[in-house]
Amino acid sequence: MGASKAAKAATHERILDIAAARIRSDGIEGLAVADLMKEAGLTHGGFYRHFDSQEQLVAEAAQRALVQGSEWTVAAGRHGGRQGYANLVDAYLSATHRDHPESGCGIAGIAADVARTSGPARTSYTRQVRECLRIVADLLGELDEDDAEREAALTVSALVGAITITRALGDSDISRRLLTDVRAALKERPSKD
Amino acid sequence: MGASKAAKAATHERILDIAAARIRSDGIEGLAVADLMKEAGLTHGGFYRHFDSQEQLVAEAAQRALVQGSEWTVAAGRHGGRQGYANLVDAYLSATHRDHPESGCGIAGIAADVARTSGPARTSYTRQVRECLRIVADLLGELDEDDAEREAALTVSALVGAITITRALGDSDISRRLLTDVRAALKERPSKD
DNA sequence: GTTGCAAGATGATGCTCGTCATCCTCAGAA
DNA sequence: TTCTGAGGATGACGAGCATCATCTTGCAAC
Repeated sequence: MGASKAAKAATHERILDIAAARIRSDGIEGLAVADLMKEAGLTHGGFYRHFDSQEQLVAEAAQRALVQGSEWTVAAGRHGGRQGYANLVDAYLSATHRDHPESGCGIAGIAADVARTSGPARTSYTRQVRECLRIVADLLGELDEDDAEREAALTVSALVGAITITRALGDSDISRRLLTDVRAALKERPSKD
Repeated sequence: MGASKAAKAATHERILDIAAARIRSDGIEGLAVADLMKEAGLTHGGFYRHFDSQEQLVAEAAQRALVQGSEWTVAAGRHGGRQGYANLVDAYLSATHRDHPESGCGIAGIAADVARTSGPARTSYTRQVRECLRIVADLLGELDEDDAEREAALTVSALVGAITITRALGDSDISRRLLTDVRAALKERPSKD
C-alpha cells in the first residue's frame, strides 16, 4: 500500500493533530499508540515510520496542542482593547470550552501533564504562557505597564483556574455558576468603578 | 507476621495517606499498587486485605487528598477577614506550595484527574469546591452577598490557575513573577481603591 | 499452651502497551 | 514495463501492572 510523499505528509499531520487533541482530553498518559493509529485509520505498526518513539510524539503533539490552543488569545487580540478582552473572557469561560478540552486551550489542557514531565514540553509551555500574558496585557494597555502585567497575570490565572475547576465539576449548577461569576468578575474588574 | 487490630488500622491509614500524597503529585494514573505498598514498607500482596480494588482506593484517597488540602482555607478562616485573606493568598501562592503538590491543595492537585474520571471522586470534589468558595466568600464578607460570591469565584479560580500554571512552568523567572503578580493583584483587589 | 483467623509475603496469571522484526504493496524513477 | 524503496500491516516480544491463589506467621480468644 505504498504511498506518495504527499500522502505521507498528510498522514504525519493527521497523527499529530489527533495526538494533540487526545493529549488535551485524556492527558499524556492516556495516549496509547495503538488507539491513536486506529483513530487515524491505520494500525500500530506504521507509527515508527513517523516518529522515533512515543516520547518524541508527545513532545511534538504537546507543542501543537499549545499552538492550536493559542488561537483563543490571538483571535481576541485581533479585536483589541476592551471589546477583545470581553470576547476572550466570554469565549474562554463558556460551557463549550469546558466540555471540549480536545479543541481548547492547551495552557489549561496539558498543565498537569507538563508539570509531571521533565521533557521539552516545558519549554513550549513556557513560551506559550509568555505569549498569552503579553497578549492579555496588551488588551489591558490603558493601564500603566506594571498594572497591566499584574492584571494580565490575574486574568490568565483566573481563566485557566476556572476552566480547570469546572472541568472537574462536570456540568452542574455550581459549575455553571462559577463560570458566570468569574466572567462577571473579570469583565467588571479592570475598570475600577 | 500477623498484626493486631490497631496495627491493621495504622497500616490502612498509612496506605491512604501515601496514596493521597502520590495522587496529588503523580496523578491518579501514576499510582501503582506495588509502588504504593513498597512506600508503605509492605509488598503488593497485602493490598487487597485493605481495599477491594485500586478503584476503591483511588476514591478514598481522592477524598482524603481533598480534605487534607482544605486545611489551607480552614486555617485562613481562623484568622478571618482581610488578614486571613492575605494570609491565604500568600501561603497558597508560595514557591513551597508550587513545589510540593503532594501536601498541597487537592482542588488544584487532582482537578485534571477528576475531570477524566466518572467515579465518586467528582462528588467529593464538588463538595470541597463548595466549601472553599463559601469560606473565601466569608473572608470577603464586607461586600454584599452577590459581590462576595463573584469575588470568591475569581479568587479561587485565580489561586488554582496560578498554581496549576506555575507547576507546569517549574521554577523559573516567569514562574516566580506570575506568583508575585497574582498575589499582588488579589490582595489589592477587594478594596476598590 | 493450643488453635483459629487474618495480615502480609510470594509467586503466578492475564492484560495492556511500547517497540521491533518482518512481510506486503504501491509510487516513482529508469 | 520493470525494479526498488518506503509506507503501512501483521505478529511477536518484553515490561509493567492489577488481581488472585496460596503459604506463612504471629495475635487473640479459650
